Amino acid sequence: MSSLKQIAADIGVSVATVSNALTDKGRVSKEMAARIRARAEELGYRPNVTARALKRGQTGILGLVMPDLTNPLFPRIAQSLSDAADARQLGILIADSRRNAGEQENAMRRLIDRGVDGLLVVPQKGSAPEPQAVPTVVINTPSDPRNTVSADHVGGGYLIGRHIADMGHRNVVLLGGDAVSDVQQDRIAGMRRALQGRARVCVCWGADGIATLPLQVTNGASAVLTTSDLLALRVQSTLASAGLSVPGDVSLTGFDDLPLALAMHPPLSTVAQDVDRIAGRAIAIMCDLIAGQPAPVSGETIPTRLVARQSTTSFQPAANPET
Amino acid sequence: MSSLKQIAADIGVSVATVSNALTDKGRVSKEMAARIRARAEELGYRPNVTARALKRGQTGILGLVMPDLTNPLFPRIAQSLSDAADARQLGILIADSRRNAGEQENAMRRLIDRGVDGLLVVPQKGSAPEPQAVPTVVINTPSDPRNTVSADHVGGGYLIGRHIADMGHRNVVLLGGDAVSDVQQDRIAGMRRALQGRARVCVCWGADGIATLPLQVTNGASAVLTTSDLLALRVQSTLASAGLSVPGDVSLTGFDDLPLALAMHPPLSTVAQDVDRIAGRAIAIMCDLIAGQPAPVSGETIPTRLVARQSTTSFQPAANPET
DNA sequence: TGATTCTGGTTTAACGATTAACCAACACGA
DNA sequence: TCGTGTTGGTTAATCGTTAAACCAGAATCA
Repeated sequence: MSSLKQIAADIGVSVATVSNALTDKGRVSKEMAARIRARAEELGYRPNVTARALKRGQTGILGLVMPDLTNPLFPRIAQSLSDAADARQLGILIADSRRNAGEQENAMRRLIDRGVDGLLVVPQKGSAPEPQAVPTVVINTPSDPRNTVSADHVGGGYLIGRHIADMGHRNVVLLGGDAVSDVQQDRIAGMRRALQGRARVCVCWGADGIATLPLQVTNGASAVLTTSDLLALRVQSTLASAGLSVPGDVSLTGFDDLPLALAMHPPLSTVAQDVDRIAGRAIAIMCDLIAGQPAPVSGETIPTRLVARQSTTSFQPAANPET
Repeated sequence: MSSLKQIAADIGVSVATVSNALTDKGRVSKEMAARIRARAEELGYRPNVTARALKRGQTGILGLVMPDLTNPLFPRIAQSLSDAADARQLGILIADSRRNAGEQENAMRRLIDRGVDGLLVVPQKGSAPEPQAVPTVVINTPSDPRNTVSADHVGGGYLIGRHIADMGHRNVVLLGGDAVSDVQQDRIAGMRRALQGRARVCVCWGADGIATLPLQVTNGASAVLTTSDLLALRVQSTLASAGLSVPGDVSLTGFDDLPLALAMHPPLSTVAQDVDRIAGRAIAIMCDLIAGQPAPVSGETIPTRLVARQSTTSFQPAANPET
């Protein structure tokens, strides 16, 4: 492998001069700099980041801790973070924390042991990651006091709730996957706020909740709002087994705008978060923290966007058995 | 931060002794070793991996290059690799290669510049990653000559093809997403082989292919075999719009066994790959390569598993309009 | 002319861990 | 009593890069 030493020896000059030339530190004549650069080019010299990291005390690597890599949103977050990090010459080391908070702490410790300059954490549902020795950016939800940047899950819930209310629905079921999740609680809270005083609302959770849906629909519920697209697909399946169709018998919404939302029939109305912007801000804040700026006092909230498709329609009173 | 120097100074001994004590190199008396370890514990000493990496010439980090991190299979691969790597004290640095081969080469170079000990590559469709300066393990498909380890996509296609043939289907459509993908070509090839001489087969690709399906079904095709679960969901949607149902009018299969396969109605018959085992082998081979063993002459193939659910049923001649 | 300031370098000392080479003291066998 | 080990350390070099401090010669200034 080529090194500064190598180049220095070839040209007959000191390593310091080579280093200065290649990093534009001044102190080197034009001609000498040119010769050095030429030789470096020839040898295909690439600075050794490990040595540089040792000297600088920074590795240029961020750790990314995800609650569960099978989270369907993970790929998009990872990709956006990876892009944003790349743009600043940072690398991303991944670790997952297999479903429990203890493993999450372990993952964080392992990453720190590896010398990461900072930690990006999407916390385990219902867990509170301990403050760490390195700058940490938490991506969760506004209601989490540790949150640094996140989508406006409450606002997103509000958007889709209003969408449904505006369409005339007066009897609505809200379905969450897991009540322990802050994100899902916030989404539900937003929906609730939008429907407040405009519709009768019933909240239910998980597989048990899904099982009650056919009955609720035949009893007059005209819309089911879920906290995730995959949950919505599951709901549609259950309703279909009971002979109920979307949006004919009931309007249905998801959350996150995964590819499957567009592949469903009918295409699913949902809420999209601006993952790129969240990632961009997360990395920007991280860089500030690494540069020594104080942590922001309150979390940033990135707006969400309603994606209205064909799984939601205006309430048809005719479809109501009471008439 | 605590260092060997720190501990050495505290105890009044040389750094070398501390290093020897903490890494069990002998040359240190029982009592001294105990004192050193105790002090290290007190200080919460963690060896600096960067310094160690510089000295050893190895970083203990592998680079993972994925064609597109939004690939729905990514989380599972990443998680399995991450686990397998963890078990050997290796870290995983991610990079994505945004849809084109040039970016793939860039990503590989960036990772190498970062000093990774090896590269795990899931190649871009239809691209041939250049051999690199570090050990490289390619995860693709058996028909790719560079492949190191992969699922038996041909075998998986065969399994699901046979499943369909055994159920009496004699007029089958095979649908791929992108003809340029080796993986998808292999899956199709496997299906073809299973159906050879047992059914009439028609292969089509992409959105145009999907558009022709309703007509093909009304013309007698009784099963549609796709190369991915998401594609299958899309097919089901298109068929539903045309008033055709699964599995009543036509049997349908996916590939990969994503969570959505189970959420669909009916639950989707599909083929599961043993991602854990693929990842385990990939990491094992990588470690061998890093340890200096010669690259295996031929790729390893990990069996796939048929997951038969309710989207496939025996062919019902009654449903055939010709009768 | 003597003091000052550039210019274009060089030397030297780190960063933290590892490791080869060396060394004092003590024990043991011949 | 003299080699020969063994035990338990120490010193010093090294990995590749950076940066502070130093320095010789030329140019500038009063």
